[in-house]
Amino acid sequence: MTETLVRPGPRRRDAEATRAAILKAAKKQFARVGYDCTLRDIAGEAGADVALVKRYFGGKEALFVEALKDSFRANEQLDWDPASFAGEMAEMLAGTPHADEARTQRFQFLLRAATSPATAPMLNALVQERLLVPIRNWLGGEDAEARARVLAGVYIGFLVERLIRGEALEGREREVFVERVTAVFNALIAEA
Amino acid sequence: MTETLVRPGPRRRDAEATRAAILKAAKKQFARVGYDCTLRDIAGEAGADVALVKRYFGGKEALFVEALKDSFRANEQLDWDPASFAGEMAEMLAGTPHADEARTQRFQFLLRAATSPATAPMLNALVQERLLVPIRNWLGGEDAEARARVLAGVYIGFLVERLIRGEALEGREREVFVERVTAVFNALIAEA
DNA sequence: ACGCTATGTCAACCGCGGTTGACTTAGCTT
DNA sequence: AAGCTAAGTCAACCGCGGTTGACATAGCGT
Repeated sequence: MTETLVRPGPRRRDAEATRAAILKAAKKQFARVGYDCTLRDIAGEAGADVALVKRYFGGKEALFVEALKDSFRANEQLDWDPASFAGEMAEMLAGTPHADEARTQRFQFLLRAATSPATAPMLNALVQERLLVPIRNWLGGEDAEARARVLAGVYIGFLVERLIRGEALEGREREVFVERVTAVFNALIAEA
Repeated sequence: MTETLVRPGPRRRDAEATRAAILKAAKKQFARVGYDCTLRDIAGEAGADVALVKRYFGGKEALFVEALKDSFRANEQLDWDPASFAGEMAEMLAGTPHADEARTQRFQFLLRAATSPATAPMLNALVQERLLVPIRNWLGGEDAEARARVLAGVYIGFLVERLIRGEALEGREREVFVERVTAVFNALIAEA
């Protein structure tokens, strides 16, 4: 945090830092609110001026694409453990949405993008590259293509369900939910 | 010019018919485009004036709620055949989205509503009443509550996947997809 | 120290779209 | 036929929000 000792604190004019701040805020807002969020909100959260969005990214749409790409850059190779994947996922899905959780944010972002007519067109290629291909590689084996599609669909569906549900499940309902979801995921991971 | 008939055909001023036309167009547009669609578009498609939306519904938000309720009115009791449900669904999901297909339209509507921050709040109760309860009753048996949640989530997920995918699957990929999806649905329908 | 340029600020601009109210007219009543 | 009311039309209003360009200034090179 305090690594700028010799230098006179963080430069108050740092294009790169500002750009990064805007991008970060954009990822957060696009994930939380969707494409309808305002540039003024994004800029405000980044502590920057609206006009800089235009300067650094060209416009709202370009910022969105950039944010989307950046959001899924970390997703290129999956590091999930096949043995525990299903259970962890189910537990996560049974709970409440955490906006700060990186993975959730990424996929909410994807979801917003997919369901917004303004952004859906720019998505197809990216989904292929950043979601289906990694899942396919992670799955491996026969017919990984189609199996990846099914897995991705199920995954997205549970995210939507949680989005609609809003609150965490409890008691026996939670147990049953986790158990069933785990079973679904495990069945989909299995090769045949 | 030459329509001096005795009966002037359908009344040119029919509040009820106009209202119905607007509602129908609204359901279509909200499902296809989402909440961002314009009232001018809706009114245009209905052959009515924008101002009539205000007169008959009060405003855009009220129209949306009305359209959403109306859209799911027909969904209160499900009549799917448990034996063929999974397979039919999987076949449908492997194909392309048809905007005119009633069931698809309803769920796209739901999806748009769920993922739009402007409308998500008005959705929770409706989903309970018009989606989860019917599915739960249809499923029956032990823990129908939690199982309905899982089924609904998976269902929605596949609809999103198809939305993103855009085009129909073919060949072996389609076969595998259909087979896996069918298996998932059947597993979720089964009581234990 | 002086200026140059990249960085950041500010205030408009402009179209879009929901809303509003005044106006026109069809269709019924008397 | 005259008039009244509901149904429909029209044009303007207004805020929102993305965009734009003019302006201010920090920080570096000379």
